[in-house]
Amino acid sequence: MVVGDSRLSLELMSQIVDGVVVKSLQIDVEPFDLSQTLDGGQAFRWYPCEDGTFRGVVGTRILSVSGDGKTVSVAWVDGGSKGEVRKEVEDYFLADTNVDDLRSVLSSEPGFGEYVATMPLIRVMRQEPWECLAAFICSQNSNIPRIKKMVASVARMGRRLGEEDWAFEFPEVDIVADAGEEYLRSVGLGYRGKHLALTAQALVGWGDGELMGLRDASYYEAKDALMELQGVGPKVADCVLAYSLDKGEAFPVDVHVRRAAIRLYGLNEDVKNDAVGEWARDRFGRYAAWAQLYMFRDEINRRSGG
DNA sequence: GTCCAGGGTGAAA
DNA sequence: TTTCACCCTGGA
Repeated sequence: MVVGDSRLSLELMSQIVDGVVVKSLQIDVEPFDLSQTLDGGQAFRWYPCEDGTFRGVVGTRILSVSGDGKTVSVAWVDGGSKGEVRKEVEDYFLADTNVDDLRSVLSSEPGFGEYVATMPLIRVMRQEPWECLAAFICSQNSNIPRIKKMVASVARMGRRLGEEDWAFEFPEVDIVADAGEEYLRSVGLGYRGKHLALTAQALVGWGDGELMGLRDASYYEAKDALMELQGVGPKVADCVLAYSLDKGEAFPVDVHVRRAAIRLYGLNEDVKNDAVGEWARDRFGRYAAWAQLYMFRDEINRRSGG
């Protein structure tokens, strides 16, 4: 039996699966804002705990992520080697991002530049593309609490990994395709059930690894491919490109980011969303996706009185 | 309880 | 190119 090398982590994980041995490790990444990164509208399967940690599923693993301001630690149920999990998690958090370069590009921007320069980073993550795509098909015309519920409903069709109501491996596309529109409606997706069912059915017909393969395609090529799918317009496509397909130049334009762009940069009130995206690619380059997270956050904070 | 907005999209006009 | 319905849930 291998015991976790952190007593704290051992305690955390004992809440996840009672009596099961866990391991933990420190990630080689600058500390970042766990709440706004994991649970800020980029991913929808992380759940905050009262002790400040976040628990969720990445791939086939239940993870607990914690930070003390100086380090970030991840604990997991025993079953993967430290090397494997380190590789998976540092990939998930894009640990090789050049933070100095990122700061040099974004730290002088109006509104959020000071945040970038002085506060823990909000990071772009690298999610599994199908799960990310399904989540953002659910996101349309909804709000974050509801999106989390819908995504949890879809996840429940996958293999159970633990006792919690969220502890499931995300189901493969054929499972969701077979479930069909009516089932997805019945678990709260509304008209999005049709979109997700049709997209899952379409993906079953794609070649093996074709969606994942869009990581190697150009931004515009990948975006065109995604927008062939039902329920995937420019905004959802950009989210999937930014948060799962390595396209840092993707800039998802939603109602909040649009408002922020107009407020901070004086863009015309009637500017087209596509034009906002092109403007952002020109201004932020490969860090457009990161800038978008900050502009989204800036607008949300502003509206909620923060 | 009522009302409105919600990380948009697809189809019709 | 622009307008509009859409399922239904949170939050005010």
